[in-house]
Amino acid sequence: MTNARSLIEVLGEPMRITILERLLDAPATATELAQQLPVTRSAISQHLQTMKSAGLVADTPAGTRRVYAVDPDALALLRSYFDAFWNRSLEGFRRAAETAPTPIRPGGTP
Amino acid sequence: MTNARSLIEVLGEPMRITILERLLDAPATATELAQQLPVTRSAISQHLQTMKSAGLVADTPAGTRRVYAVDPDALALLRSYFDAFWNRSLEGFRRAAETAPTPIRPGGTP
DNA sequence: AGCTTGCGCAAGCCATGACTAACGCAAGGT
DNA sequence: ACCTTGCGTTAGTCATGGCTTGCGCAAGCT
Repeated sequence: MTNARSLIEVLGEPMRITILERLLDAPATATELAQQLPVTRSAISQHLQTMKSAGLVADTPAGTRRVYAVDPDALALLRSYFDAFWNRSLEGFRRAAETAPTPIRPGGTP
Repeated sequence: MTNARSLIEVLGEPMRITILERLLDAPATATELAQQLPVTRSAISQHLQTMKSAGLVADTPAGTRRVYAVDPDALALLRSYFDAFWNRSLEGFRRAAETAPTPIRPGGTP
């Protein structure tokens, strides 16, 4: 867990990324989320547990309530992951450009 | 299509993000990918079509072959998406800090 | 023309997982 | 002590979708 791939796998579910965006505005409980989303509280609770075991969110018991918040470390991990993707993409382009400097009209302008 | 959420939804499948990482090294055909991954060429082809319709990859016909490559725009979109998440997270922390400047030991060091 | 290669498409099977309903439990409040 | 509230958990249903097999098609070579 807590690697970027498993985080992305968890966020692949549309309801979970909706929950994440909602939690980014402010921490909330399962009941509050269920009131704003078209699923039952049980479904929310299950999603939250999945997200928690992946390290996406953290829960804080507060009396009888249980507040969930986004874990910033997970966001940082995702950010750096796609940053690396982006850099690798640029590198691939550079390598392709070196292999074939002027692939179009190799003889130059006639 | 071509919004960050649908891109993430597509990458939620482990095989597809594996394909993406492989394609980042170098463009490849469905057959080449199938030789390196533990699924049939048909499965690869279906994944590539899903990724293509989401805007993640682009295909270039080359004779009888068909070369797939990662679309850099999609990577840029994902990058900026999680950048925004990160910034929103920081903003949330600042707002929480303003609401309760010193939530621990409000009376100061005794 | 005939053969080969590379590819997408369609049908069907099957496991994954998202969801609901019902239950049990802890924490306060009256 | 007795509700009430807020949660997590379990059992069970059902749709989604990933995978394979088999087929048809287009492009290029001999």
